[in-house]
Amino acid sequence: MAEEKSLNFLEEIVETDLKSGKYQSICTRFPPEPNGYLHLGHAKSICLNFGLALKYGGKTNLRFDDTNPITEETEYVESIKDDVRWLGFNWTNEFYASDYFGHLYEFAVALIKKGLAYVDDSTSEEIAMQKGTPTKSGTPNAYRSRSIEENLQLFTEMKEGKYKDGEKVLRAKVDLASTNMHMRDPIIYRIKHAHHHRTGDTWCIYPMYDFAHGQSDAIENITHSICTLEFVPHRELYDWFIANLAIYPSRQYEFARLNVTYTVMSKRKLLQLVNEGDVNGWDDPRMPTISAMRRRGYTAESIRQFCDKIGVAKRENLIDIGLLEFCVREDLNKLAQRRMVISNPLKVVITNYPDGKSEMLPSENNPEDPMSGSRNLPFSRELYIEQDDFMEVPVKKYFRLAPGQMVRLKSAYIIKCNEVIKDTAGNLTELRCTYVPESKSGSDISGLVVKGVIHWVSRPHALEVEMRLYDRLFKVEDLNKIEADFKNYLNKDSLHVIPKVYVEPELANATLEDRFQFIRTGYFCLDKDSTSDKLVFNRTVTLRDMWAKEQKR
RNA sequence: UGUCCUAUGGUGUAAUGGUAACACUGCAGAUUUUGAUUCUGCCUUUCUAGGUUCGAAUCCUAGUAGGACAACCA
Repeated sequence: MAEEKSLNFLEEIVETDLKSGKYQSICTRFPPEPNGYLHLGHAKSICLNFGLALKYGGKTNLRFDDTNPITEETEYVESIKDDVRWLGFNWTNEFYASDYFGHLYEFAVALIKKGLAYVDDSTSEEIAMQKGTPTKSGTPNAYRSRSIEENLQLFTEMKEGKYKDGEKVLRAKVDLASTNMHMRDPIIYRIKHAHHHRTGDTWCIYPMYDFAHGQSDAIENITHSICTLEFVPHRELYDWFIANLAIYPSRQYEFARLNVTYTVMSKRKLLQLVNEGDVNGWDDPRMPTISAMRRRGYTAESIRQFCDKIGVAKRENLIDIGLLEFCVREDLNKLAQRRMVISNPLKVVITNYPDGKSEMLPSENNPEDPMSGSRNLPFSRELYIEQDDFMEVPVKKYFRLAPGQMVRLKSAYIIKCNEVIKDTAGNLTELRCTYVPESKSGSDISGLVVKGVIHWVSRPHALEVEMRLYDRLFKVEDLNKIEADFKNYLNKDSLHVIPKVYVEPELANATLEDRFQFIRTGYFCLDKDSTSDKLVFNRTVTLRDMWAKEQKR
């Protein structure tokens, strides 16, 4: 019955720690730097950190890692909070690393007093040089042996603004011969005469990540500090600070970051696309950001499902974008109301339907959800169908409309194509059809059996809207494998706008929250660019299309 | 020519010394007033070589492959 799902390695660690009594309850944190918008990779981390606390009854803090005033902005703070909330998670506390600047400063002083930190006047080039290489150990410089008193004095002066950016740094005195480069006297404080989004001009020295993150974890009593694999070599330093500062022993654990085919998952690269105009902002529906996916029509549930399905482990991975699409389709199929929309119209005249007459035909809103009810569709003598749903010379197994053939108009009548009208250039302009009055949906007594069912809209009743179709942002599967500039692989056709699409009148009532399935086409939602006289719809994802697949062969 | 991490179908993830499984993808079929959904079936897997063991995907050793690390970024 209630089958137990196997645990990922982090859940195992937590369960072990809880069982052994090491912790009574756990505390995790999601620690974004407010220098960009959150993306799908962050969603994985959010689901993990909040998910762990939810599953084992603990707490999760939202902590902004804002130690670099040059790149961080309040706009990003707000977007991050919106995205986490939208994903469905509530943080226990909202904290900022900058809340701890005073605390962190004292930690630095404590280290100096223990003879474990020193002020270095070297340039960054000199420091890099003196660090050696992974295979060659570093060499100490003269500043390394400064007295505690002098270091205290100098560090105070750094804080007081006596020096210019880059003139001096504070370094931890660890081990210049370590095989771990991060242990070779890492810089822990640097001078930046910059305005901070929260602390303003209070500080002109700022702690480095390594001197802020672990200590912030300790201050908040974070039990399990979960980060991505590239921080594995930082762990030794993380533990060194805990030991030498004698603070709360948070533990760092690392998992493999998310990679998805045909896209990039790096804030730096996404920012570049935004800045260089390759996309229209962070929430351009082609972006892998949370805000873009929300705008495109993805549901929070589908993203959570995706994060659950991809699992958590320590090996490099590349997830097929198809899995994400599967997750949205699965969710949207249950909740999206169905609508009839014609994006590539072919006019159909029902010659035996009275001119000027129209009738309202009911159609189910969602066959997957009996509670969703139905709506009425206007039917009349002149209709639009998709050009794809007619073939003058049908291929084998084509069971839509063709000269002399019949199809069912969904929720309406069976029609038969009698005549094909073309313009002088030979282009199809119109189909002349007759309908079978006894074949009305729900009361069909015609006895006819047709294999094909197509969608349609009434020409005089149709609304005109704009439709935006999105394709993958990049043309190659694995962006991590390429050597050249990633922008060389941008898909120039990732956005396709259809300015005039005919939709059933019911869609005039669409709101930003609604999700629709345009029958036989895909899932769509209203875009925020919509105005009262011009609705814009985004395609979230297409429907699976076995016919299209078969056509390719 | 250092240290660390990782290695299971096409892609992910399980199996915790005892018959290698689940999802996605792909393929075939059934149902269908969406060529959708749903349902059924099928394809395909333990990096290599040694060792420990009655028994190894799992433990050990070596190799190979991939990744991370030398920002006053996080």
